[in-house]
Amino acid sequence: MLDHGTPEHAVDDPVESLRHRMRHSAAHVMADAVVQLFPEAKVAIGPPTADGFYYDFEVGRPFTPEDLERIEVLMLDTIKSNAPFVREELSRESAQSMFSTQPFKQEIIDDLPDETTLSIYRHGEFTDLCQGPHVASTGEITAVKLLHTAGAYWRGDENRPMLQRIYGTAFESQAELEAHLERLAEAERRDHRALGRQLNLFTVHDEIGPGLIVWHPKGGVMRSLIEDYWRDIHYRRGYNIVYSPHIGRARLWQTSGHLDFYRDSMYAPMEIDEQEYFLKPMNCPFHIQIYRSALRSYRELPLRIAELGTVYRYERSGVLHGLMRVRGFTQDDAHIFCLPDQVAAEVGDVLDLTFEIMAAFGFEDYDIMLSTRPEKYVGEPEMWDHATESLRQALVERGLEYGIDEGGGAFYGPKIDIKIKDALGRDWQCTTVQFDFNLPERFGLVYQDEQGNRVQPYMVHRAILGSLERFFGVLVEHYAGAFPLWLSPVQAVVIPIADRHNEYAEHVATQLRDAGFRTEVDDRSERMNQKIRQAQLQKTPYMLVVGDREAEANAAAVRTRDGDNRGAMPVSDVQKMLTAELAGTPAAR
RNA sequence: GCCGAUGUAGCUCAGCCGGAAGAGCAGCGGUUUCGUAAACCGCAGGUCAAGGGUUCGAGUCCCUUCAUCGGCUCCA
Repeated sequence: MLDHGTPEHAVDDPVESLRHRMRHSAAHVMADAVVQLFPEAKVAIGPPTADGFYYDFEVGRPFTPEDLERIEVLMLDTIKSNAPFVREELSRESAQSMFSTQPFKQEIIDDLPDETTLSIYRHGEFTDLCQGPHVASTGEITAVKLLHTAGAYWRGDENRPMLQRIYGTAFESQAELEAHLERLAEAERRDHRALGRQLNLFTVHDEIGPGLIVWHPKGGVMRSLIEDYWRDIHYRRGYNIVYSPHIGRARLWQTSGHLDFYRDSMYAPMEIDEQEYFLKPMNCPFHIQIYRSALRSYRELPLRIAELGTVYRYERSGVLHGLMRVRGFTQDDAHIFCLPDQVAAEVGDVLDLTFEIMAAFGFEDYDIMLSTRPEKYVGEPEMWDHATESLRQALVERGLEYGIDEGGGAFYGPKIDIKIKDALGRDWQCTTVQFDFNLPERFGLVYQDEQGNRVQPYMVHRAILGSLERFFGVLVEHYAGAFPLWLSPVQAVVIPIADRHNEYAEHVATQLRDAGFRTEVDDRSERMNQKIRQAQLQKTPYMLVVGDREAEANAAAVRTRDGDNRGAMPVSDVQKMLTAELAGTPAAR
């Protein structure tokens, strides 16, 4: 019997389906090669993924880059042999005996439900327990490449053995494979860690500590611009902006429950006057104290309290990554306290605000996920239902597509998470809107209603940018460091052709600075070409070259970072041009 | 935290089998005054991540710690 696939696993898109099967088949061919080179290897699982495939092995030693080359060579032999993939169904017993020397396969067989039809796929001498589907023969794997190795826990469980994983990818054509590798190279070129140094935006220092960021002047200018815009739009949307300390007494964190459930992720306490203080991992308890500073009337609600709040979390050492995962970061945090019948409108306003802010930064594509009540939860089911329905309603009213993560909410409330897509199509988790039925209870939050009853308010926790650090990292990668004019730390650099033009260059710069443009003069004793190169590498939007001709006419020769030479124009026209470009941005004037 | 790799000048990196620490860029000094992506000459710059060990001798070999990178797990 020749059967290359079971229909229920077919993917709708025929191209995706072929790609999927090809990658799955490539994983088998790779396992084949590994077993040939390492006869003692125990094989685990080898699925296709969104970008390629992998296979996990238990071998005596980790794979080296040389191993990968040898494996790839053997794979190409197998592909050239064009061996057919043959599917066979078999009984549980024969599967068990066939894989008697493969403990991971044994475990998979044992864990499959009784009614499952077991199947194997063979190609050449290699047989793997697998439900398929595959391509018809190894020759259909057109373009394949092994990429890297990594450790990975068996079944993703950190208490199980660590296996050696090999990642690879496969495409229908060599051209598509090369395009994929080019995308990987492009992602590397956009790496915010390298750009952060090259553009002098931020650094991380061993001496300061892992996951702790210092923002340099240029990164600082950008952060100020982001914060100014954030504050401005939040005031306009009825938020109250507050400030709170970086540390708080143990009792606060005891009440909030952080010490019971979150302590491992908090920085160790410091003792002052025989009292324990903790660095804050979250802003919520501080905002709650502001809420509690008065007896709240229903007339005051909704009360929206927002803060650019810097928090510290002990992230495990292996997870730190540039600005994306850090130990000290600033959340654009807000807590909304409101009445039951205000909930839907508040959630809707948060969504609208999110899309407006994200659009201002150039993000237009989103991936939205609604997460509902998990098995273990706190709070009243009726409140959960009301909250979840309000989240759903806000999404539906706006015609937004969203996925549902059934039972994926936090124990304290349902939530909406929004991922933004960057220029390379990669997803970044930033926005989150979460109900919280835990803290209002723990802190005994109430408001007084029309009848004079004291009632618990709904509390919504939300962050739009997420953390300024991470969002900034995403911005750097999205724009590859070539930020839009309104965000560029230096908007224009004036380049005098010879030293005798320095004075005039300064004159031009002063006019632009007076008009509010961030302008520098490169008055080094270098050739103009060198100065242009420097500005280009710094991705400065505009280079204003000035020499004898320009000095005579109060003009500047405009060159953009795209290499577009627009020729000389009066400085007043340069101002008009820059102003026009800022129209519609947060820096519009 | 786990698996693996890496750590040499401010940055990017070379340094073979253990035998006198290197280059480019950046910096500093000088010369050059130039028309749209790198002028020329010179100078300076190092506790080879930290600590311990092996050795006549360690950047190089071994151990510990720290950090970074690629993943895994995690991100109530």
